[in-house]
Amino acid sequence: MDERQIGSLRFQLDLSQPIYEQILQQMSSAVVRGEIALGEKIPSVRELAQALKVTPNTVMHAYQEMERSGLTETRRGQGTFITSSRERVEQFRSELADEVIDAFLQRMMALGYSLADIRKLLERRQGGGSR
Amino acid sequence: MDERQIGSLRFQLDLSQPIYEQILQQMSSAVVRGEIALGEKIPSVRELAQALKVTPNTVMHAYQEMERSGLTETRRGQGTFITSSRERVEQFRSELADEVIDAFLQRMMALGYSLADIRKLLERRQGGGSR
Amino acid sequence: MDERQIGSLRFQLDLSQPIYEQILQQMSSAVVRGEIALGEKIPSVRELAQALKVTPNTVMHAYQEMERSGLTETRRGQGTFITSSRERVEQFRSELADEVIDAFLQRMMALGYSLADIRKLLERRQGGGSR
Amino acid sequence: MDERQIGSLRFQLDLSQPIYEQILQQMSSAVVRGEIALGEKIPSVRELAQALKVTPNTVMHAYQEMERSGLTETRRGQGTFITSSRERVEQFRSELADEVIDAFLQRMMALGYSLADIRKLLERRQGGGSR
DNA sequence: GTGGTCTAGACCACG
DNA sequence: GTGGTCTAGACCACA
Repeated sequence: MDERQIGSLRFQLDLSQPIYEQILQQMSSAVVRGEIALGEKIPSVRELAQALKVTPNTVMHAYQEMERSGLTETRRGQGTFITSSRERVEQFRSELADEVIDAFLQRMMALGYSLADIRKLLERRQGGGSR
Repeated sequence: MDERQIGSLRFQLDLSQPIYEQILQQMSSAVVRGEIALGEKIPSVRELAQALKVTPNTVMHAYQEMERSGLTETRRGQGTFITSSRERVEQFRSELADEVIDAFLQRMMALGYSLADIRKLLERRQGGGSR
Repeated sequence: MDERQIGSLRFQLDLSQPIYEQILQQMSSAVVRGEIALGEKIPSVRELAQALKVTPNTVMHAYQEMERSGLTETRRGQGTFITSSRERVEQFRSELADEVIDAFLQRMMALGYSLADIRKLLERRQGGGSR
Repeated sequence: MDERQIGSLRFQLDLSQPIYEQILQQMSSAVVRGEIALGEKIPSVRELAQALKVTPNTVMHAYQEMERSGLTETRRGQGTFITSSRERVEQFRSELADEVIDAFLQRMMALGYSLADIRKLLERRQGGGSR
């Protein structure tokens, strides 16, 4: 598990998932959590690629996906910027959360856990406080 | 989204994931939910392959992964059977659930949701009805 | 790991190897260790198959291999008998041991263990007395 | 018995065992003996397949088993690499040796050889020179 | 009949 | 270029 810092951003990459997806997820999460301000510039493809020791192609892939989801805008010759629309970020966040929750519930129910079971399992986790 | 039935088993396959993984997941889920009895024979590689319209290789891949996880035993020349150890199935189920929950919580927290937030979102889903 | 007794013979069958090979090995070992007397009759194919809950084909396969190696003789209408030649049994035993030792040394040396290393590892095992 | 060289690696393949298993064993042995350095890249699936005149699938099968045992890591789009953990390799080696020794002793004792007998037979072999 | 190995070749995602 | 999945089919050992 490799961990790298660039500016205020921290990235943890491993081999279990496509690297571009990990960059995508971790960058999106940082935006959504407010760790990168609205309208702010994010590192250039080359810069980030170098910092993460990854080929520029990989970073580019992640950036393109972010742009497609409306989270970033590319300004010719200036670089890539987080959208300045708080609304859009919020929408992105809640839609993503919805998908994540859906997938989670579907998976758990496929394993035979009822909604009540799931609630219990989650409470146990919250009470335990480990992790 | 293709849906096929074989015996009491129902399979839904799509192109979003490797087919063998979908077979693996759906078969494991069926076992874990008790839809296939302990020690029971599951469809032969060829039989399931034909029913799902995939090559025997693909089904075999799934079956070998199931065996690796201890969920099935293969008896040469006879077929593939669910393990007769209830304990092993239970362990498989709870370990898998643990992983699913971990991944879920990690993902949600990366999006800036607190445990309390997550609980609220889930309750809203539960109140809203099944889906 | 299934364990079955028939007459003075004990068999342990599992799924890790071909069943006919396990029968072959365990029967041969019993002969070689003197647990079955020279010239003695061994169980009929059907009898053993029934006792081991295995198809007669499987037992037959094992018996044919034993006959091929000269350890048994089939007398028409009477059944299968251990050879009465002590010499032949002894030769079988030492040839087999030679092969087993060869394979063992070759495997260990492929893992980078010298003959001295191997001796040490074996002594440790003998001293420990566990197992 | 076919013998092929690729880089510093030598492979001997025959028909007595599954090819993928022979690749697995011989590659693992090479790693364990230090013939491939920790963290080093091993031949690509296609490269080795071509050198050994087998299909890429067969090599892949072997590589996936190696990864499962923790001996290698695969980096998407880059290739397959020996783990850089010396510890893991050592553990793999000693566990494997243990299994080999166990199986050997069990087999010999089934043939009626005592530990003392086995020691004698081995010493005779060692005195006699290398094979 | 069963699982398992293998071939020959295609196509994909990733870097 | 890399690993990985999949197809379509053959052939084998085993029960």
